[in-house]
Amino acid sequence: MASIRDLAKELKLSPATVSRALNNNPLVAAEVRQRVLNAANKLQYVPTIGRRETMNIAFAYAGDRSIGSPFDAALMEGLTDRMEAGGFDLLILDVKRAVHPRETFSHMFRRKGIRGAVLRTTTAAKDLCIQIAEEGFPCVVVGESFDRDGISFVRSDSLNSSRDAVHHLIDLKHEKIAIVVNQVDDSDHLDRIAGYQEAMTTRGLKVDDRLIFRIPAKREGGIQLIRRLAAMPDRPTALFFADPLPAIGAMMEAQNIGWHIPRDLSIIGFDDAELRFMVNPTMTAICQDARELGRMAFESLTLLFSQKGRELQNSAVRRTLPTQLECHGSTGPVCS
Amino acid sequence: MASIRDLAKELKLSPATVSRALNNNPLVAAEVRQRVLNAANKLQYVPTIGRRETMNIAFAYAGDRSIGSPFDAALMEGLTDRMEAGGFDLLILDVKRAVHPRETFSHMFRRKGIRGAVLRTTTAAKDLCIQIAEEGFPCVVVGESFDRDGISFVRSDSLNSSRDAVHHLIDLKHEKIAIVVNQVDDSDHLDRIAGYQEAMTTRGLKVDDRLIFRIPAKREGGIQLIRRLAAMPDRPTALFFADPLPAIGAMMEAQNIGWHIPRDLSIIGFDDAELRFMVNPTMTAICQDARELGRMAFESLTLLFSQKGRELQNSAVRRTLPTQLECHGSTGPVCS
DNA sequence: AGTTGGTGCTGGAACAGTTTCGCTAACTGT
DNA sequence: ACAGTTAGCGAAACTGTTCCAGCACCAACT
Repeated sequence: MASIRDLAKELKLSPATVSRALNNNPLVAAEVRQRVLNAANKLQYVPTIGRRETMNIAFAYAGDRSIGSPFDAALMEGLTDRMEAGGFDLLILDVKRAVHPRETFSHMFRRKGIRGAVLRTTTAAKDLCIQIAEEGFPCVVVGESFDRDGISFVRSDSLNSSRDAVHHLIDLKHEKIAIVVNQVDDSDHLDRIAGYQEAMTTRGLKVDDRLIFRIPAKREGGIQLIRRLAAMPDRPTALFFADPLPAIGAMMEAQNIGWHIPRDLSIIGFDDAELRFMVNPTMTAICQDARELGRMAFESLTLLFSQKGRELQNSAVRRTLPTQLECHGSTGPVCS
Repeated sequence: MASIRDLAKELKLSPATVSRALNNNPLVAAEVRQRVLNAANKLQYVPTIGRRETMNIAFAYAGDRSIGSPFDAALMEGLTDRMEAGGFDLLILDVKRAVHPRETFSHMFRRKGIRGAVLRTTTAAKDLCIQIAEEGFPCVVVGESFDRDGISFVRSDSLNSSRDAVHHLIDLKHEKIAIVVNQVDDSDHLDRIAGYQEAMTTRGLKVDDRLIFRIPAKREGGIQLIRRLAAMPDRPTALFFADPLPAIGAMMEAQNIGWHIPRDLSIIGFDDAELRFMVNPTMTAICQDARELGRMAFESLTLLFSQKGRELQNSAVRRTLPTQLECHGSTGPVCS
């Protein structure tokens, strides 16, 4: 509701200077700019075009991540699905690159007329998301969960499906079951490990730390893992992958060195898209609905808009979507 | 350079009415709106925020296509790569959904403050791109070529690589070589067929119409093709696919029914992303650099901006990127 | 020492687009 | 025939941005 002229009056400045400060114009003194930004934050300033409030939503990448995965594409599809009805437009940007030097993130978002952001991040850049949320800017993180209060996120719960996946392997008489997870942890992956451990212990199988493999979440990681396994004296008979690409790489490499899947090795992977159908045999996998996740992210954001207006400062929106285990051709009974 | 007040003066209307007309406000009479739009087109009206020209670029989907393919994602990556330096922002939208009833496309783009559009389309919606270009709105189509003047596009030339691919198969002593293309034609696919025919005839092989297969460009299309082939008395020994997904599907299904690749069947596919590494054996494929294509699209668009300013109305920007044949494991010598 | 020129920063004013409010004219129901 | 309603338009108010002028300060030159 506050306009640039309101800010100017409050700060005893001219509208021109306030506008310059908000647009990161170098002509304005650093101390003045800081005061303007503080006031803008305090008075909940929202930029307008003419007399109409801006209606942009950002799909923002935090950290080194870049656009590219099918998961992101499906996410965007879900986002645009809900947005266009509400008259919003979707802006794609990389927060690290879009932000000017000495500019806060919320500052950058406002400069671009963005009302709220859907954040996509890596574990390494989680603190960046926290920073944005702590600046008070409406944002929803997708695919990460956070312990602390005040930060909203939308994620898919893979705990139950992970448990299902391991139960499925145990039903097939597997006993030496390994889990393969990304080198860097995030909450989603911790869930998957927890599901694995839960299933193993409830079915009377020992959880061996040497059966928890850490690899980079790329195709190459899966390839390397198989080469390591080939040298092991009593290697596991089934692998449960917490990421899509290593699972694919492992299937390939296993077949390359002459193993038959699923006779010599059962594999369960993860799938954001349709990768499970692109390998031979088709891959048993835990699937998440990225499109629905995108829809949920947008709806959480709009909820945040209205809540922010109602001064519910510290309440965050948290939604979880279940995942499903899909059984295909890469799992079979253990062959003794 | 023309402002809303200029338009108002020209049309003997108030600025308020002109603004309403441009924003598709239903309160304005249809006849008046039409006059305003015509004048806006004639006077090259460009919307501004305050006194600054808007700096948005649209990545627009024309027709039924939706965001999702890795190709699109890489394209966007290339686009944002070049854009952020110039201070542009990228807006994602579906033109068919974003346009209001009784609104032209250039009208819709202007309403959203968009200066130029990178269009992604299907062959079925080519006329839609032509329409946008004919409205005089700066746009560049990616992945399609057009015969008529005045429409800019950026594409990758697959003629040479297609010829290379078929030569490669002939070098491996294949003679019954089939080409598999999408049911609906576009210029890119016509190129691929031309390359196929060229290679066949220069090497003294007859081009048999029954070796040109038309299928839907999906995984399922490749699967169905293999089932058809299995019933043929003297089936081809090598397949050249003009699309990525059917090639993958065909590789899968061929192995399903017990054929060995490449011993029983050689396959060359297309690849926008990294799909060729996700199958076993890895797929020999023609690869295009979608990211570079995105960069080129943006640069063509900026060129168009400056040219439009210089009144070079009918000149279109046309750029072509070469593709490369990458030999992997899905092709081998013919086995008699 | 006084003057001159440059530079960093700010404000006034002009200008861009949008919306609110009010007015007019035509239409509609009784 | 008349009151009420509604479509359509314009004046004015308001929002954000930039151009131009000005002020203060500093450095340097004569």
